[in-house]
Amino acid sequence: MKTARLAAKWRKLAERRCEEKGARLTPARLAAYAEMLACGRPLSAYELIGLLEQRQERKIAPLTVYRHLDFLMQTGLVHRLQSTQTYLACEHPDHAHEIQFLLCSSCGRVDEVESRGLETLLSRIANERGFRPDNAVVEVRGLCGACAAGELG
Amino acid sequence: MKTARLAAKWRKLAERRCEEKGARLTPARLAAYAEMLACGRPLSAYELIGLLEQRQERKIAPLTVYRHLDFLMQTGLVHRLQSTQTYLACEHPDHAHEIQFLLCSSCGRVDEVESRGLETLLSRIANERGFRPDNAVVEVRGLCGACAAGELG
DNA sequence: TAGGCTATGTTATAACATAACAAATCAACA
DNA sequence: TGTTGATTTGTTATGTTATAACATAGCCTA
Repeated sequence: MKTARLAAKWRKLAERRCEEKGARLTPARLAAYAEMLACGRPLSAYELIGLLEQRQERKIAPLTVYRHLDFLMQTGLVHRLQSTQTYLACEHPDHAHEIQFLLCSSCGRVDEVESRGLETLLSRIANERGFRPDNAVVEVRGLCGACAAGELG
Repeated sequence: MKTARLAAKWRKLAERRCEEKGARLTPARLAAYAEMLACGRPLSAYELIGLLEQRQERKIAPLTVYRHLDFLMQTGLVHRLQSTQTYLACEHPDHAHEIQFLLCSSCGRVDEVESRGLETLLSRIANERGFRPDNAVVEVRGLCGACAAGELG
């Protein structure tokens, strides 16, 4: 099976991550992860299917890819962006964490942010209302630095 | 056309809101809004179609309802929950604002929150990274007070 | 190698959302 | 009041996202 080239560093991190969880990083799963990482931007499930089909020169059923995505999300290697229904390879697979995202409306790039302060504030807001938070979706849409600069120039 | 009963107070607020924007609150749009308000919890577009069809005893095309939803979102009478792909009548249609949501995993109820502090912090986080924020999706999943209490008892 | 578990394949379908175009409605104004 | 132009709604079709149900294959281990 032809797969996207995956830097050894990333593969090691991914393998370690899966080992820790007793999860099996099979070739098909790795291939999906590698493709996403190579792409560097969020992909819809069907875009990913297209890329994998091209790479491997065969048909792939949607369910197959959704299963890989589920696995990769459970292991923390991939995030789902709720506001765009797309999936993104995690930039920091070496540690578990709550994540917030900055999505650029112009170039489509997504920046991952990890703010303890924000998490704390969200917890406080929830607790004040008697709400016991489990997890938070935080996705900010706007213009990234590069695109904002471009608009001015 | 039979529509859900809509308290005069809400209708007034909705009408004023639309007038301000030069938007036409037609019977069909009002009917969709009334149904959502009567329901009191988030609805998928297709659930809403089902309710409206029952109420009006006729077929309604998905596109029709999506158009109503778009209108109601633009006028600020309805919010979309990105993480569940559902729609919710706004609890505070009397003023424009950024909103954050607390979604109960158990009973499905959603609480709207308006925290200036959170908005400020989000802006700061974005700005520190050269990102110019436009709008933010904040949806916290967890257990509401009632359900959390129930789990203990 | 038998048994059970996990992963994958296959086919079909459910759920969510929009495109393209026609018909009806409404507001504004000559 | 009738015409015009814009907005809203209806209709049919289709595109996009996601899951169900069930069969097969590979893997571990006793």
